[in-house]
Amino acid sequence: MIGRPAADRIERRSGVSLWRQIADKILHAIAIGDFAENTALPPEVALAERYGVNRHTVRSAISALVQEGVLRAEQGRGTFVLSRKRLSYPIGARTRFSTGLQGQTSERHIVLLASSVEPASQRVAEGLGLARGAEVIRLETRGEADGRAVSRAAGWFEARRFAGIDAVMAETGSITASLARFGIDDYLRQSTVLSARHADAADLADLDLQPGAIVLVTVAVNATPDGQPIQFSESRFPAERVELRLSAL
Amino acid sequence: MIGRPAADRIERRSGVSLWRQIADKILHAIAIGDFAENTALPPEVALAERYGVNRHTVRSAISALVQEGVLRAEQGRGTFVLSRKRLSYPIGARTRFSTGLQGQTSERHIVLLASSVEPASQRVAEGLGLARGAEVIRLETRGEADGRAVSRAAGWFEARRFAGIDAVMAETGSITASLARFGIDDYLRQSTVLSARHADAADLADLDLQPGAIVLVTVAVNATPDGQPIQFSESRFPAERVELRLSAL
DNA sequence: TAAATTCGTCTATTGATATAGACATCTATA
DNA sequence: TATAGATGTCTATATCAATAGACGAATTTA
Repeated sequence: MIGRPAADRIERRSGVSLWRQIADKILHAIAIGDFAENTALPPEVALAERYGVNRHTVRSAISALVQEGVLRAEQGRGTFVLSRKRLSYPIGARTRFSTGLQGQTSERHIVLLASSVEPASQRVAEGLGLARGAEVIRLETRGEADGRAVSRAAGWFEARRFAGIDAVMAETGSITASLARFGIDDYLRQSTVLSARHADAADLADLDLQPGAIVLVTVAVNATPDGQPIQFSESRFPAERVELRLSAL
Repeated sequence: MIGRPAADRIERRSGVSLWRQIADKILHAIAIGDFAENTALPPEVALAERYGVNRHTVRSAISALVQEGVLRAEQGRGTFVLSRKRLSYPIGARTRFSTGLQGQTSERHIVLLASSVEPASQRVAEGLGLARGAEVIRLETRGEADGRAVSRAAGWFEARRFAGIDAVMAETGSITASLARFGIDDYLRQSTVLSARHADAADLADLDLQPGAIVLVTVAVNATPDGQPIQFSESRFPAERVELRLSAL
């Protein structure tokens, strides 16, 4: 009957610097409510002792989180937790961006960043049940809540069937509304594959992240109720700001 | 109409060393099939140019992946991709470890590592609908497939109702079979919350990971068909070896 | 007002990380 | 068998990461 392992130790020579690991730990502690919002963090010397590192290393971690807007340091007073817990993003058969985030944020929307017509790659063709190289429309979108990027997605639609969906999307700002214009009243999430990795340069720019951050990646297919695929998408979420809630289908 | 951003660039001063970032990229390339199994990677000089770093930095990344058993380097010949793609782990209303992995692996099982009786923490009590401090049984398990750790979970059960489930679990090696002994013929996944973070020291030991790895974390509640919660669990998956497939419910 | 607490800055030192170049060693092939 | 192409090893240097200690500056508390 062993106890739960103490997880507050740090790995050296890992390829991940200590200050980044400690920043991650502080973020996690905030996310699970260990460090409450609008209260002071333990003082730097206490954190240094807790994690077994030098005070300057803790300061590097705090400095990164101040840059990210999570903490605010005040000389003589302390370091305070600013940001709210992670946004809980629903994933389910009827996942739509606009629903499910209600109550968690005051302001949310989707921005259409770019669109293009292109030949379907292998995986897009597979996902949509098209021949490889068939023309598809790609929509690049960013989801924002309270002024922060919470998702960055690329969605592919068959070009023949959904010609002009880019313009509709730009006008409506909603995938659901855009599909409705093409006679799709209802659609379901047919499959979702989920993975995680370190943010690359593109993620950093797209999601306004600091280097070293982690992104959650979902690859999904939406289909009509009778199983006909209509959208293939790859979405990226900043793990430090978003958790995925797998809702009932 | 912008193009897809080239994602092969590297972040410096990020808290994540370049060799670790490149190791991640190579893992990702293998996972999506860019570098096929049992074939040679591009030569070190080519990778160095591709990622814009020194050859020695690429060698550090490769060396780490050789340690992890993903690659094999042969002097004079090349560096070869050994490991298979990520295991696709099903998550759904009727998720059980034994089903769904069929065909992907030849050998799989769950090991009971430890068990204990303890008072319910805040979140466990909430998840199970018990009073805080009520007695619960905790089972610590590891899932293995083809000799590699693919999951590490802690599960909590109400102690009164499931007294002795630890012994049954040790005997059967199956949560489903253990619950059956207590009259639970069927159960459903009531909720799942998913997040990602860097592996800490405990994860490294538990999942046999190299420092710097990423873990996927799910916190879930299983309940009887009529909605009575029976199990609260937190599971950790190595992101480099596992992706989660959200299956229909 | 004085003391204690806390964050901010500075210097110095050590070890890990990254670059650079040269050359050895092994393998496949012309 | 000679050569090209690949990994392996070595030296050297510059920068980043981490530790250590001392002290300054702002705030709260006694």
